[in-house]
Amino acid sequence: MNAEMQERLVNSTIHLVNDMNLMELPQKYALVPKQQVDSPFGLNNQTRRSDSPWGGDLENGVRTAEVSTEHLVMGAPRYCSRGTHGPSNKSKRRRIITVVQRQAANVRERKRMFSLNEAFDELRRKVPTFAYEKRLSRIETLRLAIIYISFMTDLLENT
DNA sequence: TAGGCCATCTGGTCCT
DNA sequence: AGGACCAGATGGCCTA
Repeated sequence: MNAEMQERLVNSTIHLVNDMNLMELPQKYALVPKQQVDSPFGLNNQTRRSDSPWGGDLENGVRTAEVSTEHLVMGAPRYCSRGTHGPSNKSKRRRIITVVQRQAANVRERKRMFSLNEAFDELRRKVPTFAYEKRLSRIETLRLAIIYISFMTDLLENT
């Protein structure tokens, strides 16, 4: 890619980012710079409940109780989400898991979300954000990436 | 204070 | 059977 091409790309990208608030996205989804949102694990000021990604759990629970909504008191009060009125009514036996298994599942879920956030961070670094002082939220990142990819595609096709 | 964003927990579903 | 994935619910933090 020669210098002229690079300059054109950069200029176009800057325009893309500057125009983000004015184009395409529905008004309610406009990418207005918002408050600084934290990175999941301490990149920013907003520290979350747990300092480490998945620390402080799986505490060798010896209890083996049936995990059925009302039990397993930990954290926020629980609800009965999709138990009896789920999408498909295939009538199946409830899967009984122990407290230890539930905690292990929680740890896995936190790890999964952590890797998801890592991917978001990586995507943020790939997407031009010159006009932003604030960190992009996840939805902003996705929308900007979509627009950016479309833009680059057009650029390639028209050169 | 309301709204946005996020982390976490949780149960259901799918897949191996 | 168990792990991955998903979506709903909840509460905390932050900003306008």
